Amino acid sequence: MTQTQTSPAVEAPDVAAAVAAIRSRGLRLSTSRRLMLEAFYATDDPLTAEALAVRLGAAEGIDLASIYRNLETLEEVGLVRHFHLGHGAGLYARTNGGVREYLVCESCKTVRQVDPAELDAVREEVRTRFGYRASFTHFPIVGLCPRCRTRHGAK
Amino acid sequence: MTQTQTSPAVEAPDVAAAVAAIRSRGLRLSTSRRLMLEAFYATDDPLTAEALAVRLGAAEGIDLASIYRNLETLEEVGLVRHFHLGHGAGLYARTNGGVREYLVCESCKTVRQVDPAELDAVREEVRTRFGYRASFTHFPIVGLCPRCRTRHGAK
DNA sequence: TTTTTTGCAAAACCTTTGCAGTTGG
DNA sequence: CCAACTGCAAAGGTTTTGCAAAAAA
Repeated sequence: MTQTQTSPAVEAPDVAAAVAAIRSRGLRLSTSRRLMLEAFYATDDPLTAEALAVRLGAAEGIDLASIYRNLETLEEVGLVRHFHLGHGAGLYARTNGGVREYLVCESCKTVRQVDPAELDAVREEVRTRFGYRASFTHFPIVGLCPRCRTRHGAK
Repeated sequence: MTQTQTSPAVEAPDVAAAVAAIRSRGLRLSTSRRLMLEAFYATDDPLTAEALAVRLGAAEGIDLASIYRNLETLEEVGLVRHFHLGHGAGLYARTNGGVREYLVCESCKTVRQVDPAELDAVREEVRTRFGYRASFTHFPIVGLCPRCRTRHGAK
């Protein structure tokens, strides 16, 4: 489930600020951490731990175990967040790239990223009805996309 | 896995109909399948593959591999559905026990099962905004529950 | 008999952990 | 220097797969 944040999430505009956030926690900027941050700040795409390992360069040979340990650390610091779109490896992305929320079609498996503001009405519905403040950042909203709805007989 | 109370078993456990559905597909009613169906019709609680194995009786010794194979088959037939509430093993339940949809608190991890009708307004919001017919049967809605919201400073 | 299904063992997959050695501050 | 961090290897938890034996129809 979503990480238990022991400390407030950090909004780091760039790698330098991310490094500062790390240092301010008494954590060290090891080579693997620096490379991981650079990778995250070089793209907005969510990455699996495996994909991240590839980006760090097979040459460097950063171990997957270290990657997972660092992902956990970075998540605790609030620089990174992970989520799932379906079965398979978790996806990681930096938190300051903006919140990512997704709709996934259960039929054609298409993934659509949406502007979180567009989900505010949905969130509001959940809040009034149940009192929960919903977030679709860890699990997507799953459903039938318009195309599949009509194709499968309009439900 | 935290399990909230189950909805009352409204319909008569209809193992016979399930058996008919299996037979009509040219599939066989093996011992393990019959036991699995009986287990699913004996409760409304979602079960992990492991929990199911336990219910079939350790004595019988139905292999987990067979259980997974049958779960896949029963899901294809439409008698069973699986979903996830968080990390960890998937949960399986019979489809005719009524749709199950959940809210999970990302802070206290509490699981709340809700009446699908209560989510119709939420679904409607998703439909008008995105054209998707949302279903919260595979992944729950994750959020901060009322208690945790106030405890964490009202967001 | 014929085809499906099973048990067993092994592997696949993703992630975590123990430990001894390395490194950043 | 010394705690934090790493690689490596091994294990953990969940699910899948290959294959020969068993069982449904």
